Amino acid sequence: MSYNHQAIEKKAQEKWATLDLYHTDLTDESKEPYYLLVEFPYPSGDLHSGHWYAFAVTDIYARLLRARGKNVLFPIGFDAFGLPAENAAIKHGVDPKEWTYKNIERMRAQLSSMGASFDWSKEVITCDPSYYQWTQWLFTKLFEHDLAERREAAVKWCPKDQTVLANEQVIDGCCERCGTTVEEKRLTQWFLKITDYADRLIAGLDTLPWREEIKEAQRAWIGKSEGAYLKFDLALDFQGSTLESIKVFTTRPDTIFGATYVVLAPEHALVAQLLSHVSNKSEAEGYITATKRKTERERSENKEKTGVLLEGIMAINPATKEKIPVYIADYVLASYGTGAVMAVPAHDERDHDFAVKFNLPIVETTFAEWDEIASIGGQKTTQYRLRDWLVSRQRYWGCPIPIVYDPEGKPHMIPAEHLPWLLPADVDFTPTGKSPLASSKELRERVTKIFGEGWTPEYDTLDTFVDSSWYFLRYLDPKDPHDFSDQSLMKKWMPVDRYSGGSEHTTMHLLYARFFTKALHDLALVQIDEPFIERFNRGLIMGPDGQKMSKSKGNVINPDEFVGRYGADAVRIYLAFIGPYNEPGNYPWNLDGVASMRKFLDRIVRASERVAADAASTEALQQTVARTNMKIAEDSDRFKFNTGIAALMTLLNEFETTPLLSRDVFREFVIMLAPFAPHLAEHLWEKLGGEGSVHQQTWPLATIVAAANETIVVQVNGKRRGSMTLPRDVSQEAALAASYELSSVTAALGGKSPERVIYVPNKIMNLVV
RNA sequence: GCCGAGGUGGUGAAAUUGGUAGACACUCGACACUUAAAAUGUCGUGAGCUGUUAAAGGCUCGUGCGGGUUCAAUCCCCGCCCUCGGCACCA
Repeated sequence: MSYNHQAIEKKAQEKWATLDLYHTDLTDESKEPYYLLVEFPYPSGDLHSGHWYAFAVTDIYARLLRARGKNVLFPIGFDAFGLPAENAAIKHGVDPKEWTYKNIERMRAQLSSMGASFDWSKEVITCDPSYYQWTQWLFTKLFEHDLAERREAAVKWCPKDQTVLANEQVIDGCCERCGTTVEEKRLTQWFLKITDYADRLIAGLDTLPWREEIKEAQRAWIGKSEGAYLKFDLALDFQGSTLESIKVFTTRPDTIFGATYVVLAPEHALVAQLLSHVSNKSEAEGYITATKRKTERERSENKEKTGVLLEGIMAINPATKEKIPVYIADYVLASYGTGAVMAVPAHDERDHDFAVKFNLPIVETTFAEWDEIASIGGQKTTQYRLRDWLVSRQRYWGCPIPIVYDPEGKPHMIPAEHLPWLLPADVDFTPTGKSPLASSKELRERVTKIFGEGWTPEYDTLDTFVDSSWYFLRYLDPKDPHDFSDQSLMKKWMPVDRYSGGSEHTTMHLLYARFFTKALHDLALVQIDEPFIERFNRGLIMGPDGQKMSKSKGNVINPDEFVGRYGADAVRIYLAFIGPYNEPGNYPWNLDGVASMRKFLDRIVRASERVAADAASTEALQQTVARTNMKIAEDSDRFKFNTGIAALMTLLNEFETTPLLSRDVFREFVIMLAPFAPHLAEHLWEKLGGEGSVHQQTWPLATIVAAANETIVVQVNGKRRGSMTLPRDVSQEAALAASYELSSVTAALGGKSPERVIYVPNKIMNLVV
């Protein structure tokens, strides 16, 4: 016998909508607020298994918290700007806006079909002017406080997507989106000064109860290292030079006496000047051109050290006063430190490799004291691996940067009364490497009209990670036309209690959102300094073959098929049962898994048919119910839904040995089932004659009466020889006497009396002979 | 190379953080029901040995490998190996 999941799901979902069950009153003072956040999706159009894993399992926790009396904010929205919409526009000639909103419509329906209890009244859509107006406003605030800045820098350029990328979006030298090897260009772009917050972003981690791997990944990404600047004067073999010195960064200023040469990166600013004084100019130029042609990745893959000596130029070691040679080599990075290093081959592996290859002296040194280092011009400094966040993109479907340029080319922020600064519609999307917005006549005319002749628009749009760096604040007040959020609600609801998402966002979104929060804190726009108290990275759902799902491998699982066959509840439980949700594992989709969860649900329905109003339940069964209750509550707080479900299964197994089930006991079971299988639980609730919705019920309060009897394991020399059931907290003497009743124990003792007796009440009796 | 998290049956996993290892499931096998299949139910399912007509039961080994601490180790300590994730010519 099998129940009709389609009918049950439809009916339950309609009931919840009618009751407006998931609307959160943010001003409710009667309950404790709990902000449960899950990363909002990009509206790609179809809910895949990853979405199901993200939203359906988190929804279980939202429902549990509500049942336990919390006022739960569980919002949803769409991270709706981004490349796919634009690419669809280029490929199929559709309007990116239409494409996006059509997908959103579709995904809303799919999210409801999983039974997710989102509060849709708080929905935010980042491409909506009512949202991006405030993204723009926040950007102007950052601009006012010098945290947003336009400057020329070496930037990463994706030749396929025809746009610059943030450092974080370059993985192993390739574009994070499309995998194309990135190029380096010198361009004038907008940056947010996240490096100003590097120290605070590290320090803040200590206050957060996150898993160590997330914290470590962020620390490594920020890459703080303490050291010193040292100056190496130049000793020139020719006359009349104005060249002075080379500044280096080192984490080991104490090894200064062992510095036997100096190395500059090929892109170092001094190189051009130095080249005019060297005797091997063409050789050096040849080396530089050759290395500049290589990508950063190609350079790092080449472990063999290369370089070129600058003939005729010597540097002076400030400690030894000796003249040492100067090289250009690509093992020194222009983008880190000063782009120049003092080489200490005796104490640095890379310098050692280079010295061996170029026959340079390797001098062991005892270490210099700081006083001595300071006396030769050493200056303490801290360097970071983190770069400022490059936020301008030469793409169309993004938030327009709220900046205009005066006739002199100086940037000005667009005043608040002109926000939202609308994305123009008369645009040619074809990627040319120039911003599509430059093709908009309307935008140019708009700027002239408002600001005057000679003023020009900013044509770049913002990185979509800017949009998602503050959306959790907007959820609290999503429709406010006068402010980005509501101060009193932020005070009550922020920081987010628990944030669930993918581990791929550890060094991007998660870091950006923390930076944004700290910056807004400094601008007195938010009170909090860290946005998320708890953070859980969920795992990955793999194909049935254990490989990452991909169309080319043909191992993509469409959850809709399983939902159609077994119901949303079965899929929800399957995903929650697959493994612990508090650690990011890789879980292959088990083709039999959903069906087996449906069997479990069918067995519940069958058990419900043996519920009798007048059936009494045993005390033992009531105890099991209470223990199940505790187990689910505790495990869920640890984000372990697999063991919670196992407890429900164990309880059902026990029900099946009971001919008639008491209504009260089964009622409690249904309430405990509700977060996991919300539709079926609603159906059973109605069958039991329950009032309202099962999802309005509070969690039955577990009172566990200590069991009257406990099983005690008897060991001889640490090996299990038997067990006995004795009254709880029985004395050692009584337990010992009972142990001797067991023939297996006396046999193992072999007539000897124990030298030592270890007795752990209610657990273990160990006799040591 | 450095840093972090891990390693438990055929599979996903569990173990109150030092106290009966493998809960709960999947798979597989046998049986029952059925004309048959599906569905459902019952039993078995870490390895090896032993036991009896059949059972029940009993013994040994077993949580990546080798040591150690302890009455007792998946858990703590030392030394290796492997997997996954992050960083990586970052001075």
